[in-house]
Amino acid sequence: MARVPEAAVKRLPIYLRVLSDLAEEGAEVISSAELSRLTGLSSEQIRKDFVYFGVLGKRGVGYRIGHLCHRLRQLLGLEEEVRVALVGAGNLGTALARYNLMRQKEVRITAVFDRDWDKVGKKIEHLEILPMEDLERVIREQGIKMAIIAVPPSSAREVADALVEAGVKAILNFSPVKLDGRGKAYVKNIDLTMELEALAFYAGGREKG
Amino acid sequence: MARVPEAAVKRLPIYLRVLSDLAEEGAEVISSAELSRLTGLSSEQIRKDFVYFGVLGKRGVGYRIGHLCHRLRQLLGLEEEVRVALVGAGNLGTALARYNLMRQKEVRITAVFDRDWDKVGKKIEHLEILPMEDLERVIREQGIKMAIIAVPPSSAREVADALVEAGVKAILNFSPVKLDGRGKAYVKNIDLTMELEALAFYAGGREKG
DNA sequence: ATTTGTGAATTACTTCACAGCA
DNA sequence: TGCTGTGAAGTAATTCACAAAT
Repeated sequence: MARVPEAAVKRLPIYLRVLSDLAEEGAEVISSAELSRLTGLSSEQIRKDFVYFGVLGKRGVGYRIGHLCHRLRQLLGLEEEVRVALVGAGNLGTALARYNLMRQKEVRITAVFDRDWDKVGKKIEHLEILPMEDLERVIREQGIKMAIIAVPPSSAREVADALVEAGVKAILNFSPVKLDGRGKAYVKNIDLTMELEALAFYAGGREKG
Repeated sequence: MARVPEAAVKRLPIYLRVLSDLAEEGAEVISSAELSRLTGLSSEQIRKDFVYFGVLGKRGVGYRIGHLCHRLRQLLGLEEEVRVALVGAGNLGTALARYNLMRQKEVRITAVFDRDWDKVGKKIEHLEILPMEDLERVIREQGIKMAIIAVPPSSAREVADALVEAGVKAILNFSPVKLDGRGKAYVKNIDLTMELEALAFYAGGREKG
């Protein structure tokens, strides 16, 4: 099992979703052609990805769904609950927390922090908002390896550094600054303002899809 | 000015943000090397992108910031206000609306729709939530070409079709279903649940960045 | 001297085409 | 025969390296 290309990692959750549904319906095997129909990805790509993931099928038959699900969960570390810290309990942070707590079981926000003492002590669903002073301690205690940043741009950099310092290995950053993990963590930046602007390019009538 | 590659379009808003700041500070020209420092992109890539955008610099000098900003705004259609429809006023939709209304002036949500009659008539900031029955009429009246979908997965497909039918050309879809524009609109899917899961792969200690 | 604009090389990803196994 | 696994070909995006312009 060689290195998994970034593009294939992005597809991992797509496979997992479709395959989990199939498993629940009781299906046992599936061909790359059928998965292609269900995911919209090409069957060759699916076969290549599965080789990256270290999963082999049976020629003439297909892939074992249970085995696939297990392997994908393993790769994503979902076999044990993945705990996530959220920093920033403004509109966006609160919505992300509610959204996550409702839907997701495996990757779950278990700690929320905010700098604003008016918010500290209040709750989002059942989770109490904690002060920044508790960040490092709580992250270490819970063994948290993932975090979401939803703070204003001015404090994003220092928050990211504090998270990395506390041992976080992967960060989803929604604040409109391009952050990096200083070589110690993987950072994915999602700038909603920019996404909207980029979309405007296509609304202008230049392209279709 | 040939076709602009998708990868370059994604960088357009990055350039615009940095350059707008520079323009406000009164700067007049900038080299690709300096922009590289400010954006984290390579200077060659910046020069290539600017050629795609149809912007030429002066050798030995650099690029005219005012000219660049104007051209980028033009490409993104930001010279006139870009109006956006939001469908779905749940947690996520409401947060997106608040977030957008606070920050963004050029690309702006000007209409919010929800299926739930309990929400219809209520307000997000100053915007009244409208019933789905008004969708097509309002979109046509306002000449809206962009939309955000933040509804449950079960109704996402029909909402997308209704939007395209009403003349929307670009959609940002936050519901966890892969939508396409049926050849008539550009659709960008952002599945936050999947983003979080994919991130878990990197939290597992396999990679850095 | 400085910085652009670009053809060539490189890298990353996808699709094609088919050999090989159940 | 059916479907996998893979080398080869193709496509897209990035980086290199340098000639041309001011």
